Amino acid sequence: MSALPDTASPLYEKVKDYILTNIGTGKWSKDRKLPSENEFVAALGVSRMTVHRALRELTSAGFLIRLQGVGTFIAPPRPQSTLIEINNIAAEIVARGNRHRSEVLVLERITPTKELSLSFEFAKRAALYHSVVVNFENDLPVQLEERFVNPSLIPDYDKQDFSKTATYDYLMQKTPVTEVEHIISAVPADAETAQRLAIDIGSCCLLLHRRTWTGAVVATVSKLTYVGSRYSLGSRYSPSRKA
Amino acid sequence: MSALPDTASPLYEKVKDYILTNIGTGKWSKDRKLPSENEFVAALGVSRMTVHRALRELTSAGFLIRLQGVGTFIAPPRPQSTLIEINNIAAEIVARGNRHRSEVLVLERITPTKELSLSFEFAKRAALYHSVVVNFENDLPVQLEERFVNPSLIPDYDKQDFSKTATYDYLMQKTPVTEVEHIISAVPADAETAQRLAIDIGSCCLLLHRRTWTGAVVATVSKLTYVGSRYSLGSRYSPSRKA
DNA sequence: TATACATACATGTATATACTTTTCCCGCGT
DNA sequence: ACGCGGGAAAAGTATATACATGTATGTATA
Repeated sequence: MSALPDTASPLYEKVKDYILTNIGTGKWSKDRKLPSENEFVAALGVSRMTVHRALRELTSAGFLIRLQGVGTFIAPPRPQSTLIEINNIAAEIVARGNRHRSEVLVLERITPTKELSLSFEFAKRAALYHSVVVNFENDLPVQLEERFVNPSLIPDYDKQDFSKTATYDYLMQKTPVTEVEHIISAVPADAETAQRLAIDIGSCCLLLHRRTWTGAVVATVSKLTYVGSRYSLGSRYSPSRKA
Repeated sequence: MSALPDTASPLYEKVKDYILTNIGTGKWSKDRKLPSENEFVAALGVSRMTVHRALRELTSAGFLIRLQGVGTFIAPPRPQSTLIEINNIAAEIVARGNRHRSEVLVLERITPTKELSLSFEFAKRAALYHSVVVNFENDLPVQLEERFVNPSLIPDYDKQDFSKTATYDYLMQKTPVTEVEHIISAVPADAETAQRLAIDIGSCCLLLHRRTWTGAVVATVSKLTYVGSRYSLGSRYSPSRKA
């Protein structure tokens, strides 16, 4: 009896998903101990090392806290996401135990403006994919994501159903990101944004401009607008030693 | 022949240090392949799984890039100014060619509230230093920084003249930061904030909550408020883990 | 010459096993 | 009642082994 899905992903990823799902659904109450590694082994039929890896990665991602000799606990809830993985807003919302839904407003192929072409570091004007998606947490819109995608890296972007697969999941699966740029600012909502996010014009929004690279090539340029009163971004970082 | 130091840290950490050191000293040129896992095994006398773990963690930390079937390479250097360094607003303003000035509104020793004590992870209520400083760019206020400091790490904090030395410069010089937590949100300015930053009540502000650790001890807790229309934050990263 | 296949080699994953380190708790003795 | 000691339990580390998967390359064949 496996309790794990029969997908192509590695076993330790399935175990991670299994644990995150059970955290999200509240199967394990937030203040009590999670099953021990050996209990996971018995329940899931995988080796202890595999369970250990899943738990270790979830710990380093900030979902769990582990104490040697004591046990594994759910980390105090972060009402925010890690800057690194802010894209995966769907997973973030589900991990918090809330319902996620997204609505695709635009998915098209366009010829970019001069300025947009510049941010892709294109020498000449080349076509791009363009998508606009609203993400909901418990039917409340929390984020508007406008994204431009380089077709030479992700040729089938406009044929996906992003109400089912999160855009970021799809992108990460198709192309490795070697570098990310973020610019964060706070702006009042303009009329169109306000309408799409169901907020008042002028409400505070967190605006995140991001660009991702695959090697030397710009893969995506995104503009993510978060409703200030409904969402915040977080990151935890151990500064690296000498590089 | 070990080539690894004889310290108390785990083996895979020693292997990571060994690799980072050799990258740092340029022993492995930036564009060529690193030794394979099996070569590391032969050279260091540890098991392949241990080498693999070291390489995997360095990859997820952004130092390396690995291609299955091909090899391991040094990741392109990451441009600095991750979110870690945004504190040094004085340097940033000067680097832009503008005038920086700061005004100290509060510098005192206080007994924290329960909640504040919690964010310092204090078991019992202990005294803290508290400062409030406004930072100006060309005589225009751009940032309000409210900061709480752990006296057991920085005993003389309240005796400094922060109109001359930036608070962050002082802190960085006194204690090493081993970990940083950021939470970013967008909020409308309340009355007091608006007055201090010379903006209208309700204007969009970028609010940055940050905590820094020195080892296991929380060193500082800060609340940095940026005027949305006058400032934004940027960062550039190399990738981290998946998930 | 060009294509297909075999092969070697690299990283990736999974397991079994053994041992270490830390913590908690129960029972015993004073 | 108190403290101490020892054992059980939990996470942490290290290794050997096996197999999976992806890449490059060389060789034989059409």
